[in-house]
Amino acid sequence: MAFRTGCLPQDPVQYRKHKMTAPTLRPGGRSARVQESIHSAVRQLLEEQDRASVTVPQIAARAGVTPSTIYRRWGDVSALLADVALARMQPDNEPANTGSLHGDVRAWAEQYLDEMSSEPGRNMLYDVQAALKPSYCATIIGGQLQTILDRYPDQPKPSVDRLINLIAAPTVFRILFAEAPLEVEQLHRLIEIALNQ
Amino acid sequence: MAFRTGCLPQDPVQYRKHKMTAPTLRPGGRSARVQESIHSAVRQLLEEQDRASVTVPQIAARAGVTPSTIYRRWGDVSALLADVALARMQPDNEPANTGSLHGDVRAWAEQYLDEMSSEPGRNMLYDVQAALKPSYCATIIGGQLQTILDRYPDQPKPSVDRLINLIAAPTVFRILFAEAPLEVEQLHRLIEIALNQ
DNA sequence: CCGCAAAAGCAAATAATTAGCTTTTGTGGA
DNA sequence: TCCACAAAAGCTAATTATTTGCTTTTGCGG
Repeated sequence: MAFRTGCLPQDPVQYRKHKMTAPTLRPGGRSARVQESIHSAVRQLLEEQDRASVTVPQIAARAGVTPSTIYRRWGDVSALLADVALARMQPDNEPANTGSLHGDVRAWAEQYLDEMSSEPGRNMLYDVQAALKPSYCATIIGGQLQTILDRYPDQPKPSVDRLINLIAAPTVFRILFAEAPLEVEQLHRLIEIALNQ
Repeated sequence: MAFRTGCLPQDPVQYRKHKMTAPTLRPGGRSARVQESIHSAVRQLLEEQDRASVTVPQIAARAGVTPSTIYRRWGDVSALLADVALARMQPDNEPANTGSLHGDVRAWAEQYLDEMSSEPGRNMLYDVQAALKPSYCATIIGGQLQTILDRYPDQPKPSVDRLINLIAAPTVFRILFAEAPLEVEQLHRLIEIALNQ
């Protein structure tokens, strides 16, 4: 049985560790290059066609790589899609700073709802579950929320867990399992509940 | 392109509509029999082996059916698994009646958490998303909760939506995306929040 | 009881996946 | 700096899954 690592534990970072050169340059090793090329091929294909129709041989062709590389590294399409989804889930920047805890949480929640209820967002959520560590998803969300909480050290605030349970969970749940995503109004109501003492 | 119906919209029920005969007998048509046989094969195989390793040809062999039947009807394994998962999600009996709203909700939530955090439960949740109508899942949960609420017409009670957002959503979210499922204590706290005014 | 359409079966063609072996490539030790 | 080693990629030939066109079965309505 092969070792399937996906990308997360061995991200480009490790290849970069001794170099202070321009970040636009390709990291280092061949596998890093190959992986980047495969991820990029997946991202491209997801823009062009239906998620259900992308195949391993297709990705391999686009990435200029042999299919067996993909099979050996990820095992199947869903693991690869999961890997890409998880990588994309990584937020590009810190949550907006509006000056108040309430405002920050609200801004974050609205953006999150918005991003995740789009077609690609929905697919990402779906794919992430096939990942080796879907729990990484909650970790990312938790990290973002913690960042917000840390901005207001001198005021009574809820735990990250509470925010996840009362805000992120309903948002995601309704996207995945309900007829329609949360209304913004309902989201606001949930935020009130989460923040009140 | 073929028409993929899965089972839900055309359940055995329709074949039964003129018959008041014993419900233990097989419904009627061939396709009903075939479908039942396929569902049953899937259930068997899921007990015997890893979810990731069951294949269409394997299911077909077990069900005594030709693979193309499965491909034509469901399209691929995940759609079939989803269909089976959704069918299993249908609760066998009404939520327990403990005599109080609080008690009923608590009993339901505890059982739900318990069922869904098991390995097969987790898989079911995962598969359901690949279904034609994953939203059917929220419908089922909503129905159960509504049944409970209807038992107490004369007292102030939360909406089904509120219960779903505050109780079911965190339960499911943590199972799918977090390191560990909700602690029963946390669940109780969420129930308090959901039921208070 | 017959004819029609929907669904199932069959089998050949195509496509995806696996597996064994060879080649490339980056790393760490002389 | 160069060399040997191991990890990862490439190649190719099986194997296995999926699609497709056509035939057969079967249940329903006339």
